[in-house]
Amino acid sequence: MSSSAGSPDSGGIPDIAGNGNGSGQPGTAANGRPLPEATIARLPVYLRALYSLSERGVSTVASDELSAAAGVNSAKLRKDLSHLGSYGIRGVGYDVDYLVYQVSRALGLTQRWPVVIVGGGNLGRALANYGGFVNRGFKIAAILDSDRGLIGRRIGDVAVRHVSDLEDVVAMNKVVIGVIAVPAPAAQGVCDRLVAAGVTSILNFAPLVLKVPDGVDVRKVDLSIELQILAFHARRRSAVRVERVPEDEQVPEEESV
Amino acid sequence: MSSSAGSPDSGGIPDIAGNGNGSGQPGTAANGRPLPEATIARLPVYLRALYSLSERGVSTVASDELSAAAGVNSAKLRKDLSHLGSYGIRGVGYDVDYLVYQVSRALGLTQRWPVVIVGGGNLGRALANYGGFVNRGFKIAAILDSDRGLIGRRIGDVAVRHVSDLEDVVAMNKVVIGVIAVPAPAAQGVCDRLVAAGVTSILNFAPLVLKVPDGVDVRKVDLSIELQILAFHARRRSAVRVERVPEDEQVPEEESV
DNA sequence: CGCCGTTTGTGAACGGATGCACAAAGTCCA
DNA sequence: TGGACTTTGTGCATCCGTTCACAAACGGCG
Repeated sequence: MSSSAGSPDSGGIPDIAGNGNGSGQPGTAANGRPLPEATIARLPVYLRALYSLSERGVSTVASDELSAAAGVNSAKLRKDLSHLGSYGIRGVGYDVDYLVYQVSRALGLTQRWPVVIVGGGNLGRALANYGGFVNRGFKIAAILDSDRGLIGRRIGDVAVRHVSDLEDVVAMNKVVIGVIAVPAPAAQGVCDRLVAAGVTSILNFAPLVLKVPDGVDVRKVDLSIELQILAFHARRRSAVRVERVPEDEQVPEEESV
Repeated sequence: MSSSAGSPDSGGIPDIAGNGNGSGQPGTAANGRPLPEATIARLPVYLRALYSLSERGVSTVASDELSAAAGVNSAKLRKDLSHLGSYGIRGVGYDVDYLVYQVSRALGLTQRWPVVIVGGGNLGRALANYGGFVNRGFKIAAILDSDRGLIGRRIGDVAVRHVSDLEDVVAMNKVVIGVIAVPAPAAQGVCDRLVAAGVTSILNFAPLVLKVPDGVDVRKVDLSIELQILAFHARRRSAVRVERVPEDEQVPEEESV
């Protein structure tokens, strides 16, 4: 524990309405310092595990179980959660529903963020159909595409609109999060328009490095990069394994295409 | 890769035929130590930037330019590349094509890895159509789905097969990399079958934590996690600035960035 | 009421990654 | 040929994240 976390007590579950850590600033830990980036990246994983537990009727969970479900070290889990405040009960564990609430609040998911998806191809459609998970904290303000043949087609429960509506959609719905699911050559242009329209957070699926002004947050998801990292480890593994593997089992060596 | 794997020897570029760093072990740096994980994760980004330069006819690039194109610090780029060997020329920069070759080799992309994609829905289709990028080092051995209505349908230039062929496909093509693009409830089962069949590297798009035995490498791509991280930063930003106003007249000057 | 087993929260040590700053090494031109 | 200029490769200090290990805190039980 630390300085000024006005931690209520009174036996039961404390502090539902307030912000729990005494700091009015969102995105700050109980000690007033910003949340570590690595912690932020893990909170959604915990949250999903917690939802799963909650749906199964589990009301209390210890850090051992929760960390196992999330695939992380238990000490790491405890330290991550301790950054949000002191919400565990020693000797018992964490109240699942209360922790769902606290983690959601820490992530800013007490509101539903409108998201605009640019690109109505297979990827855009896959994203829109993510349904159950996207809906926890997000709603699709619009799906945009430049192909007029797609306009009006419904994906999930949203109709595709033309990309020329981008600025209108962002302004009308106060969208600050955009997803780019267009081919690489079109991505930077879409990005520039999103930023100009007021979007400050971008999830980029196009395989290129977007240039954005300071203050705009970009995260990228790139299939080919992930595959290449896997290939690296796979090759290292296969090279180590060669000694104890029959010769015809080896992964093909050099090959000119 | 279009040109020959045996790399060009022109103008005193050293050490072509060997593995460049004197170590026979793939995945090790020039000093014999394993490559840092952070470096591995960036190599694909450099590689893409290098391909782009090469296609534009650029033959030589300095770390400043390349690092800008890759969106990283130039010292970081140089240190990353130095782990592969000393392939730069002081006062000049790096030979683009030669660096493409070296980075490809470091990543294990001198061979084309067969990949099996499980799930022929929108996501699986999107992955299969990644085309140009997936083909740099990878080929799709098969796309599998449990929906018999999809069987035989062509995606890219691969026909969808039934998921019951999984073990056959993996065995026949010596597949070690699998992509899971099925709904969450089916993912663990698919994962278990892939592992049992011999797959040791898995790229998971389903929103859950896969349980795998030691020695199996799993990377996950999760839209909702990325969105939640973006939401966190978006909320922090919006809290620092004033609440968004419908009118676009606001220029808050709280802090300079 | 006090003891016991359990679990949290965290201090501290460690290891990896980052970025600065500079010497070494090469090119280019007069 | 030599000197000025450019750019690499890296030592070093720093920061961030991970993990161990344990004292403090809690509920339950006799």
